[in-house]
Amino acid sequence: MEYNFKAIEKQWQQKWEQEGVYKVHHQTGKPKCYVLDMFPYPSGAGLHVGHPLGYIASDIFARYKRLKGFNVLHPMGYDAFGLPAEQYALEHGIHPAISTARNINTFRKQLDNIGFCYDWSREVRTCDPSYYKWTQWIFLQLFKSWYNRKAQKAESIEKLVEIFEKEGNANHPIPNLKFQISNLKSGIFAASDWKGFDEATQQSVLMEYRLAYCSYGEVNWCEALGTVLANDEVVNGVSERGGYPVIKKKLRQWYLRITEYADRLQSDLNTLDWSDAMKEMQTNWIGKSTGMEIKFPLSISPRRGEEMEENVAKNREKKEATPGFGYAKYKVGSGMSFENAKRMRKEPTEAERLLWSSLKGKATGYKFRRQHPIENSIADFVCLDTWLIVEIDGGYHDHPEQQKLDKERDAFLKEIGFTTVRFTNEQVMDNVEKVIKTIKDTCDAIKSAGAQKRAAAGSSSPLQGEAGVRVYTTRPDTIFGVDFMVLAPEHELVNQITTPEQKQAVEEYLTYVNTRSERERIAEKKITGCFTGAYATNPLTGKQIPVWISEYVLGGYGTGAIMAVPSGDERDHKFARFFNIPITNIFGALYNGDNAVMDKNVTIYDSGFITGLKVNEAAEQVMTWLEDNEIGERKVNYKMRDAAFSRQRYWGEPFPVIWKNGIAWPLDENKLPLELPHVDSYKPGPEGEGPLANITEWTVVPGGVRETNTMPGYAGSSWYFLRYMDPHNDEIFCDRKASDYWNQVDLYIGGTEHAVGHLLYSRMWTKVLYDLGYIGFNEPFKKLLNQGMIQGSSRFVYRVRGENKFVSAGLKEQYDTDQIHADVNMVDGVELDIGAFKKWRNGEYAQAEFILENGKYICGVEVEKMSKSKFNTINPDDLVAKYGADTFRMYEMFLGPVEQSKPWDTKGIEGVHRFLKKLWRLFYDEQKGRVWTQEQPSAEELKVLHRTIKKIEDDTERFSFNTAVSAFMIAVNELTDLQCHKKEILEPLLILLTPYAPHIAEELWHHLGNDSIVLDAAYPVFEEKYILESSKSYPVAINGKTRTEMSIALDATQQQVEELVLANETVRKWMEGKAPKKIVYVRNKMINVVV
RNA sequence: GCCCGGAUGGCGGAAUUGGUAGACGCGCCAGACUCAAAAUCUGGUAUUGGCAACAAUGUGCAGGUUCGAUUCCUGUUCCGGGCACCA
Repeated sequence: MEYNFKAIEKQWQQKWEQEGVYKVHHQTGKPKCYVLDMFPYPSGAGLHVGHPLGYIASDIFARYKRLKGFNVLHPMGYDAFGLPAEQYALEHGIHPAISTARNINTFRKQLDNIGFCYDWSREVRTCDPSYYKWTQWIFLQLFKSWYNRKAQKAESIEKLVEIFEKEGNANHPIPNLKFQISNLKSGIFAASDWKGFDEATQQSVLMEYRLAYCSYGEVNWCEALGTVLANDEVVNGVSERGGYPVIKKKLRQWYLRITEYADRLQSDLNTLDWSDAMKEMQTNWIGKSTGMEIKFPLSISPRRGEEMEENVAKNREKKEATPGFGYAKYKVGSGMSFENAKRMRKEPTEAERLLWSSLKGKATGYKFRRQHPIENSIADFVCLDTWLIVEIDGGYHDHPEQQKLDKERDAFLKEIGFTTVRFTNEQVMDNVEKVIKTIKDTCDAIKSAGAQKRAAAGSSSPLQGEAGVRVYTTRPDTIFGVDFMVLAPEHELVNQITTPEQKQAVEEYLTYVNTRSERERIAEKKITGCFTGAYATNPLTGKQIPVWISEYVLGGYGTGAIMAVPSGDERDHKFARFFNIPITNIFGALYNGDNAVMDKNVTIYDSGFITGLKVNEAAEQVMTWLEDNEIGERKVNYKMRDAAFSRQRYWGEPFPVIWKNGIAWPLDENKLPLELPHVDSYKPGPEGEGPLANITEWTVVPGGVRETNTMPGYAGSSWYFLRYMDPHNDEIFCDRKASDYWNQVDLYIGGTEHAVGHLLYSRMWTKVLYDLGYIGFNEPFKKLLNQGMIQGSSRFVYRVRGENKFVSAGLKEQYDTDQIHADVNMVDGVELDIGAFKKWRNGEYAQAEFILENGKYICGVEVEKMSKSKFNTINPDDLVAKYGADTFRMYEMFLGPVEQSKPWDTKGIEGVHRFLKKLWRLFYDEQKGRVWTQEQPSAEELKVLHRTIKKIEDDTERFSFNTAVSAFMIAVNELTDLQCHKKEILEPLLILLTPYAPHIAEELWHHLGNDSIVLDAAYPVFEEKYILESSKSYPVAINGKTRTEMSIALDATQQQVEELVLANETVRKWMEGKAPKKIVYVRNKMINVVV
């Protein structure tokens, strides 16, 4: 009786399916175990041998846990929305739903071949409306929630509205300080303000709090294709398809406010059983840093208004490039000067004179100055306590162009912290009392808002309302070494501070940066940048430093501006060298002029009051000083940004949102799912909108239009592990009873490529659902196992250039050749099957000639990524057909550690197949038939069995599946040597083998007379008594080099061992008569004699 | 560029906590069975020298710690993954 794997595997797969042996339910008394594979995207290329690696590992673990008495949830489904299907639709006109369904069928067939124990009754597909109904529902919960920082959890937006109605937002300031709401003067409003806001303003304010919110973000825009491109569709600044230019464009986008969860995402890593590497990657992604936000005044600080004239004059003497950025009459560089300012103060208009008489001498309770220089222009009146500017506009301000300039000017002043109010001459002349009252009220409002803000922040916030550029630094100790400042090219101030002389250069540089992807900007080794012409003042030293822009500073991180310390930062150092900016040394002898000092455990020199201090102490003192002087504040910063949550694509979940007059309104939850409408064209909509924008009969609804963006790939995959627990529920995404039972995923297997994307997003969603009370745990994946990648081993043929002639690899040096991928399936080892090659690609090479070596054509070999385009993919179906699923499963595991990447080599599979046949022969002989017996096992046989039980159990628990396969081989080899065919030994062995090779185990299990399935058997229990040894063969080393072996009783004492060892002939030979200095004896390990 | 991981015979890999480097399998070599082949079985196989016993060398490279290092530390090279719109 032969091992007929084909019949066996087919028969059992059918039986398992018919009897539903993998169906599980949460109402049992057993302990649960949730084993999950990362959600696969069903690609059109089908499975290659790399894909099932993790699935086999999880299948082994799931079966093992079931044998150990657990109720195991082990589901599978499809992350079925995605770009490739849409791209395929664009190219072939096949609807993504159709190609996706087809791909899923292929996928499923391939999976079924391998004999997995999935509970297919729980399958989910993200593109199925019954699934994405709940993705949309969760999105609405995100939309209807905000993050209460005080409570450190998400809460419903209605609760926030209640708070606003009661106390305004003083206790819950707007999370994003860079918010832009046109009707909102400051970020803080009172309850009365809130009630006075119109609906649009109220909704804009709420949008600033929602966990899913709308904002504007940059995308890769390709004008020629009329579409937004993914990062990997952009190569070297042009589109991958067609090579058209790609620039950045701002589009309205949805975002998830994941930054509010940064701290919890960080600290909760401690509760997870993940590899340190994985935790480290997430930590780096979150990028929490503590440092200081420091304000550098721009050239002249209004606070130092009295010194200004002198400074400017000095600057002008020193260099021609006086900072100049003005508007109309304020222009300093041309026309306006401080002489003019003085003159104007002496010659005020009638209205100014009138107003001044009512303002001077603290008449309003606030001290005002008139004709006061502010940032290189002259304000008519300014209150330096409240940062209020009062302008009296003459007749020419009616001119539209001047109004535009005034508006720009006001916006700039607002950015640097001023509030501007404007009055006409007539207003002042007609009713000066009213004007004064307005000014006084505004001052009061600013003052109370400032106080509220300080109260909200829990400390004074000196940066609010102060002029200058804010930089973020984690090294405040290096502030005496600042030689220049770099702004992100997209920094709002760039336009305003650029001098006329530098305008052209800056504009050219900005054009260049606009073509650069963020990745390119970070990775660029070449140093690029541009001087703005402006100078800033180091608040500690008073030193004037030039302000540059460069692509290496990103707008999204920190404040979008850095203080550059060339002697203490490598990138700054290279920048300074490249642009010839003088470098200040603050590290004494440590800085050699060639490399920046990156060491953080050094002493700071030439730095005023921190000279001689270590980095940490110096930083502390600088921070304290800056805080005391209200120039900087301590800040915790995160590298992580809010997650972009929309795509201008068709094949994704539609947003359940309707826009009415610019306000986003959620769809009623009872109207979900909002189904994706059918389209005939996948072409983008106008202005970069998604294809949905083209279907007006869908987008236009009474009173508004639908959102035309769709959700990104990670929407559906951020919560799918919850749906598996209760996949058919129509009432809720997952019944709380089910999620309470199944709880966290106990083992999650997938590749490291998901380290920071999927794994962070699903952690966030879990935390939100937890905060809102829908589930009872706040981390989705307790234990994470990362599978390595199986690489392909490519084969090459060498075509003689210009001829239809191929030369064998060993002879290719003699010719001028081109290297061409040959399909690995036509190659046996390295020998090419010439016949198959000639038929390949419809006979493209049918007429080719071959130059052979030793009568063979030998191919070149290279390890590459496994991919169809490299003709190095191996289809698991072929291997299963040839060797069976059990062999395939065990061979995939046998290749090496699951976590490690390794190249595929089909050759070795024979060895595993031989092992299974050898196992079979312990039960049945080809000639003799049944050989297994009911005889009593010997001590030796029991030792083999129990050593194997221990090894397999240990290895399976620690996911060392490759060594477990070896252990099976060793056991079968040993039992064969012992000629052991005893049921009492073989039966437990079959149970051990079940997770690894379920079909053969099941078959032989039934041959041994069992009726129930082997998965319901009890796992064998290891008993130490069978494997105890009384002595051990010790390696004996002299001076660390092993020289001989000695068998010594395990309970020998140090003294006994020493006597035995010194009496040994080999030992004495190597000691060459010298006395031993020391004898190291480690019980059960080794002996070392030191001479 | 930044972050994470990896490197051991001809090949995949083993050595679980610093303790006999190369388990197990492939490949290769030799032998048995066979008319022959396949399958199967037996033995050998890190490198160098030697008939052998044995000796020297050896875990990417250069150092260090230790009685002892594939394992720990410092530096370095190469390869793989990720870097926010592939999934």
